[in-house]
Amino acid sequence: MTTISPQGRTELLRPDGSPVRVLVVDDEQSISELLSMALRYEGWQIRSAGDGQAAVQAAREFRPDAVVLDMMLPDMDGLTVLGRLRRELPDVPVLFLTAKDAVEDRIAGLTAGGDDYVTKPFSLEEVVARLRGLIRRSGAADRRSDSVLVVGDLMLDEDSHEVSRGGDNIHLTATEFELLRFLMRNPRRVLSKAQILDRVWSYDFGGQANVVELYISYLRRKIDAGREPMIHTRRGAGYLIKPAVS
Amino acid sequence: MTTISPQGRTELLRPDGSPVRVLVVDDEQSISELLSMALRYEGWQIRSAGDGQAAVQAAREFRPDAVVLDMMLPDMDGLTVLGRLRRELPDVPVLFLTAKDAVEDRIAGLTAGGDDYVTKPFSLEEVVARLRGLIRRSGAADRRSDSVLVVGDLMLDEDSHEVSRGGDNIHLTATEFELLRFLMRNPRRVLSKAQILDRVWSYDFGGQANVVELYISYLRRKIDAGREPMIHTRRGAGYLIKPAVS
DNA sequence: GGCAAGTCTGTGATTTCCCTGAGAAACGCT
DNA sequence: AGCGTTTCTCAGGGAAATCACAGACTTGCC
Repeated sequence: MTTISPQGRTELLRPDGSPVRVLVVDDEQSISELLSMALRYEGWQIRSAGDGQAAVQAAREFRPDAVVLDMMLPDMDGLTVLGRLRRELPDVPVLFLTAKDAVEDRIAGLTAGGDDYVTKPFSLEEVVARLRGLIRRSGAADRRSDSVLVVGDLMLDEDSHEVSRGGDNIHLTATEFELLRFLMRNPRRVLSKAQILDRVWSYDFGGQANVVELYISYLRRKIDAGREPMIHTRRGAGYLIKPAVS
Repeated sequence: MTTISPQGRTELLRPDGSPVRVLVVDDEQSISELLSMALRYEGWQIRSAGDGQAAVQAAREFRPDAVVLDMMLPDMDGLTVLGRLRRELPDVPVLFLTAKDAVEDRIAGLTAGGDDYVTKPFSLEEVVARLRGLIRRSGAADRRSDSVLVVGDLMLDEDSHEVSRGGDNIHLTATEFELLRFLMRNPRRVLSKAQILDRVWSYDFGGQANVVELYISYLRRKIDAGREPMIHTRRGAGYLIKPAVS
């Protein structure tokens, strides 16, 4: 089921109306906390485990609807953990976290069953989006909940990554897409540059804060070019997106 | 839950009707007291801690609904304190205080879970507004409490930063917005120039006191222009805002 | 009416913030 | 390896916001 929260955010719920449950398995505490915070903010119920042992235990007790699994754990090989998790939770989708240079073909085999993976360092928007996709497709949440964000005549499909305004297709790069998704998931709300940086860029990004300005500028060229603008600057506060007609 | 207090101020309460609890963590006593005063005035219950050690202890005992955390503490790194606080209070939102020139990369990742931050020197209005937003969104207070202030036909949305009178949109600068918010949060009450300066301008503002007059004048041009005035001068006392029809 | 204290507002200097072009570096594909 | 694409840095220009100053105006009082 998909409901609109009082803040205007859409959130996933299970068929019985209870919150979605997600198990986070990572040994780096900072990452684990970062993920837990972000996922809780989605309205999900989170349990975290720091090693394979605890993960299996938590899976048994907590019965999550999805698992986020770091493939580099101290006590067991990621594949072993995966195997044991599968025995506990045969139908539950898994989002793997892997190092960027990790051999990707091994992962490719794993995701064949409908699972997915994200490479470290990731952006929170990416993790949240992938998880939403997995949960949606697994049937833990209502399947009819769809993957299209709409603000005015602007549409963004989270599954196909297609974006269009007033019927015209628009090609966006990966970063542009994530930025637009974040804006569209928070329409009519001012988002500060820090918030945007924290959600859309990866957690170890150390660059200049003006990348946000830069990408806002790119988005405007593609989305607002020659039309009523939808992306607005609130000087000293941040940016927001809203339907053109207002 | 949102109730209207006898003074006509709206205040946040927890679902059980008890006051919201906020933990203030700052080592500079002047700042800590300033904040505690302002937050108590909101009707919240405040506990303060001067270092990381005390903060964790207070978190355990006091069980606050939100935390204000200075990132520069004498005994521990701000991030360390944050980690320990998170372990005690996994779902509690945090408002970070940071130096303005502190490179923003230390903030990276911090606001990820829906937390927020304010740079020093801050204005009390800003801190209070951000805290209200955090508490509102965290669900510690009733979620239906919304972000719109209304006085007569004047409306101010704290999320979208939009202001309108009688349906007409009005563009305000950041300072104008904060001033109007302060007035609207205290309708029909005379606010002295000193009070306004203390709440709306940052605590180290050293300028001329007549900035308040100046900004009142700006606001009148935008809000009262050609209409029944809502902003009134009480000579020798201060200013107040009230519905036009009275 | 005349005065003084208090308030309002026009002008312009300064600062802050934002936008964007140009190019370097990293990436991905063949 | 080579080429096109994407991401990001840097820096200049420009616009907006903030504020000081000063003179005009209002109000209350004698």
